[in-house]
Amino acid sequence: MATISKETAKRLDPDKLAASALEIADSEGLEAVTIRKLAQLHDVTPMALYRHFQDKNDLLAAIGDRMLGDIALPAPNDDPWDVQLRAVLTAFVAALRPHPKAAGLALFRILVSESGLAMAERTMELLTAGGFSTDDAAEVGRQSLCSLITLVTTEPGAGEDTDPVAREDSLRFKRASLAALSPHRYPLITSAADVLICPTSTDRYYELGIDLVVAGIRGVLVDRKA
Amino acid sequence: MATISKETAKRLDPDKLAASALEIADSEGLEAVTIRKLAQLHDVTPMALYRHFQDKNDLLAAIGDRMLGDIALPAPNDDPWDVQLRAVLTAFVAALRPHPKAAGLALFRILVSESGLAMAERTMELLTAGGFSTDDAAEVGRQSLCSLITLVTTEPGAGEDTDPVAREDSLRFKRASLAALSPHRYPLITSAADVLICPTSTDRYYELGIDLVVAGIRGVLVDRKA
DNA sequence: ACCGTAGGTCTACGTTGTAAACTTGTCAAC
DNA sequence: GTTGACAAGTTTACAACGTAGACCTACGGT
Repeated sequence: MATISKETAKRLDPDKLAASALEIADSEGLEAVTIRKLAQLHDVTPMALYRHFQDKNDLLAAIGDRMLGDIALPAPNDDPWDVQLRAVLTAFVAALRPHPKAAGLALFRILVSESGLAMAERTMELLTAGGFSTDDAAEVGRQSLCSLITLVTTEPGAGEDTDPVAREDSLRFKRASLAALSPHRYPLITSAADVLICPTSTDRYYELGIDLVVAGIRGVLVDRKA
Repeated sequence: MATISKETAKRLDPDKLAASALEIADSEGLEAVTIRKLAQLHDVTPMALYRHFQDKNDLLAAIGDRMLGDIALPAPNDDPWDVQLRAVLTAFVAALRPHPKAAGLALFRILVSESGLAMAERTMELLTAGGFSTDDAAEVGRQSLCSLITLVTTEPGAGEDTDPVAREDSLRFKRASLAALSPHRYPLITSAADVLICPTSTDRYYELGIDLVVAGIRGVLVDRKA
């Protein structure tokens, strides 16, 4: 304990910085993640952050890496390839779900971050096990992961409204906007307005999203074989 | 010709403004679309734009609307529902493809813009024709369209590098980054590096993307029925 | 005892979106 | 005609942003 004085102990830690930046993004939206705000949160001058991050993109990348680090990759087992793949993709979504406003940052980091790479490799393993060529597995895997990220970032309610008042206002506005449509010209949209604005259940939403991706993969595979 | 003087003829037109804003986005990236730059392009003071757009978001929305307006919705015919659906989704993608850097703006405008609504309604028609309930059609359609937008925005080479020099640099960097990976730990990723960085053909890329979405829809449908 | 260096500060610049008040060209009504 | 309202564009200004560059300062190795 003698090796580090009080002042020294206060030094910033890039991990902590990325963590609280992620918290800001979660609660106030991505555009609220500002060098100045993050610095203030750590009682430090804005420029201090540049000792730990090259620039703001570097900070955002760290946020992405952090989320990807939360992926709890399921252990390989004897289930069929598509069942295992579903488990991997579910783990991926589970890691991003808590951060719908920041999840987009994960996209650029999958092929850089350690656990992103692990998941990508695993995904390709399973796809090739299913019968895809290496190249096809790469393209299919790429698109599937992109779709799942989008699934999270467009989760209903991922709009950047933080306090419930503006949140409710925005919902009311959307509702009114759809309600103002002619039910004659847009019968299906108007009758499904409720679902379009806010789906029945978030869990169902994600389940359907993953179902669509997995079913797409299987479907494309049988088409390729034919 | 007497009704409008030279000066009056020079007045700004919101459509033209949105069009040239879209051009900026296409060539220099979305973040290059700046009130000031757009104003300068039209020989006008920045604040002049605020007579035609409430704020910058309004301008971005107009860009989104403009792209959605380019959707050439195929006429209904006697083909099976899934074939027609594929045609609609292809038309959607075709409208966005010329604008990979701006396509993300279309997301928020589908349920607002005229032709966005037309396409959404049409999509739901076909989905219900296939057998989905109205609510399921809404959720499935929503996700499918989101995935296709992402397909465009993440099109390889959609990164905001405009001139071929930085473009090539970025590619080289990615290539080097993947090449530096251990082929032992990531055998599949490293062997598919070329495809992951830049797919074989853009047309194939989009075809696969649409295939995945349509196959997913069909697959989910039969699962629902079972 | 020294000094290099890592970590933090201070100051400053250019860019962004936009609020507020002002000017000006056009047309309708008297 | 004159007037007066109104729409379009200008001017000025501000707060917030990312970040460059020079400075300080205390610790650790030699």
